[in-house]
Amino acid sequence: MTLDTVLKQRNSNYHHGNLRQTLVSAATNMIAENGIESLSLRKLAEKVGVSRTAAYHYFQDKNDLLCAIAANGFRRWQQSLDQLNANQLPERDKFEQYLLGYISFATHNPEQYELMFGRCIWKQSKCTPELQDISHTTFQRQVEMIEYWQSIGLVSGDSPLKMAQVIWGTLHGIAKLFIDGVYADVGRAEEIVISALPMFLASKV
Amino acid sequence: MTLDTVLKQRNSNYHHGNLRQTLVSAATNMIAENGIESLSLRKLAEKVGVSRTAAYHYFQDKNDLLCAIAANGFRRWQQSLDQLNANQLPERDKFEQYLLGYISFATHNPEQYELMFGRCIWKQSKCTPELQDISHTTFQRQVEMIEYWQSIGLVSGDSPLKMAQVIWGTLHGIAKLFIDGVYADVGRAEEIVISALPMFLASKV
DNA sequence: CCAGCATTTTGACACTGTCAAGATTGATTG
DNA sequence: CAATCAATCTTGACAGTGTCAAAATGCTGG
Repeated sequence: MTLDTVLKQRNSNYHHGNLRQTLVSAATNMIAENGIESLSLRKLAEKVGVSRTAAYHYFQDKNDLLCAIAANGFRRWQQSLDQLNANQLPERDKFEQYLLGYISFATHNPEQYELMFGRCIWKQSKCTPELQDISHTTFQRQVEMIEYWQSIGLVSGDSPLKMAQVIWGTLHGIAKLFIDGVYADVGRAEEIVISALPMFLASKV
Repeated sequence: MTLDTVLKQRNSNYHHGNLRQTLVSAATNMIAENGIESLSLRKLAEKVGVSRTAAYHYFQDKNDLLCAIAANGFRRWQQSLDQLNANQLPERDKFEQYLLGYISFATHNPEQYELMFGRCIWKQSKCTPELQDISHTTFQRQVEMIEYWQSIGLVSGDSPLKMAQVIWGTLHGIAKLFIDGVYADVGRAEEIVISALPMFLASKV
């Protein structure tokens, strides 16, 4: 692709070049700024400078677009996990960083987080195969991490799977109570997670 | 109010008699059956047999109506708490019943629960004074219960308030993961809560 | 019996998602 | 080089939504 074609594509709206990606990232921004509810395909199209139904060539549905945003969220979260596992920390600190990282990710990207784990997509299984895939492997990976921490005696509990579900539930619950504004002061989220930490540990050190 | 007037009111749509209450309960049913998203004021009006804008005489907004439904939810949940506290159980069993009761309430009334603790109302503080009131006293009451359980050495943790927040977070998170369909098998919810129980207890008995 | 009031309706508007049919463009092939 | 084709985008249209302003309706106190 030469420079000319790029410039040409920038002037003409036909054959935008990478409209799909543009739509996803513009939608992600709009959602981050004004919430999921405020996203309409028409406003999105206007922002991107394209007609109202242009998106339908790349997405079957509005829901399909939301799934793509959620899938991106899972990719970003997986990168955070990669980064965490690359560190050479003691396992106890890694576990703590995992808890804090989860809350941090959720509270810093509340709308994307809502899409990833919220009713909007999962309810009634309006869930894209792509999203189904990446979310499933992410879940699996988190379970494995916690199973490992349990196998080395760091984390307590009888059933590894159930313990993973409880820990995730706790993180998810605290995150959502803050995100949705039930707990007002988001700055206190870390504090609360830290006070939950000893509950999960086998020996309260 | 005589029987005649009641019957008269049933025939004519003018001066329905208790339209406000009728609207709330019909809306509650519709939500329970088909989800919050599926509730439209127009369908609701049709179901009740009244014109599309009749509701605006009793509710400022659609949001206002949703707040009323949520407030009813809090009243029902408070009744559950009353019932629990009326029991003459050992405190440990009361605590267990509290945890199980919370999950049971949430999973059996998922849509109302979503209204009570979800973004729909709390975000951007579109929250009715009435709802603000009753929810606040409910929160307070739960905190007091947990503070008490902590004061008698049943529940662990340093800061009572933070412990209450963690416990609530755990319950809320597990409930939401099931309600929103991330955890598929709702029947397993109790099981998971039971496996979380020892985490909260000061002595693992 | 009628005036006034609470209650309900009608009409209208802007906004939404989505479908079907047409217009535009770049690439490909004869 | 030109004609065709497929990919891409646009226009027109429809049903559905929340909500406002103005009108209509029925009840009740004077």
